[in-house]
Amino acid sequence: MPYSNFASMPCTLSRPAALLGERWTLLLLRQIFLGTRRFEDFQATMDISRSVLTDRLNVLLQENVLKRVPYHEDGRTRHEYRLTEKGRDLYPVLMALRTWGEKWMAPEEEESFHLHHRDCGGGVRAKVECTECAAELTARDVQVTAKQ
Amino acid sequence: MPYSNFASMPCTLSRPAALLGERWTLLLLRQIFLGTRRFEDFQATMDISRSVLTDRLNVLLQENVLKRVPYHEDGRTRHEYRLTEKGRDLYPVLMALRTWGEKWMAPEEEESFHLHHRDCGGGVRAKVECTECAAELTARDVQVTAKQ
DNA sequence: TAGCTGAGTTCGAAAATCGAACGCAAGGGA
DNA sequence: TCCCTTGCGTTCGATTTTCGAACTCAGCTA
Repeated sequence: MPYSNFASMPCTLSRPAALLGERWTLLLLRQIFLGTRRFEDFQATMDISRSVLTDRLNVLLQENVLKRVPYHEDGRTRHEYRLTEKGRDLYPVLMALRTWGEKWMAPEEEESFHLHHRDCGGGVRAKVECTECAAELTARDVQVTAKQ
Repeated sequence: MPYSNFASMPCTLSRPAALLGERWTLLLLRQIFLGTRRFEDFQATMDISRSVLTDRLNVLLQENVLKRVPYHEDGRTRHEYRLTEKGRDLYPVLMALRTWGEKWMAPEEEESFHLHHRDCGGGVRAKVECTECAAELTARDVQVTAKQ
């Protein structure tokens, strides 16, 4: 099974993992959540090669994670890349990465940006919880049952 | 800036994203959380090339996400790959991917495994919350502040 | 002694990525 | 009209990664 076959496996974890597990894709999403929307800006801030950038954007468009939205500048119509609802729903994935990074990869308090809740100013943290009792869960609290 | 430089950027999101954003790494972690621990088993279940598997395992060992643990079988000592505490803490990342996959990528109810809370039998869901008021947050509820 | 097994290593072919140049359409200015 | 600029790609040859199959090696077992 080549890598690409995971993208069509009947598993709701392996398909997203294969999609976001391609080189550059997670970093591209980070940039998008930070507000970057235009081809030139992705290219400049990430220094990704233009052909790969084109490819990754197209994959995300095809998956309906991004959409192309027209806008006007200098009287000209151009397009920018924006998150769809499906794309915005990836926020917990990025926040889970960041929560992990804060705990395990921050040598000091260094960060290139701060995040806080608009309403109360609090911090932001990803977690896993039980849909019934709302307890916070770790891997040890969860039972895995194979489907066959 | 080549891809590898993101691994040393002063950003607690880009470093994890660069690490887990390498091809095969997320799928490898999925397999580990599902219980796979041995080289041959990774190779057989994922059909990854042996040289890339060696490389990815070594990167995760170096990052202290995995550790090699000796075990005995047929009177011989071998080693298996197991999660460290740092590795176990990646659970929310995988669960966030799965939560997203369940919502947006499941054509039917199909899943290759079920997860439930050992204590109460409930389902499992990743979410983002405020560290102060405990409200559940979406991207829109969060303010990003650049550090300079 | 020979064979088996788990865990890699090696190596030539194929695929992905890189970087630099090129293409192109829509203005703007002369 | 002609030329220049901008944003957004496309193309292409060189470099890196990945692939897959064969090979190695250590520690048993027969």
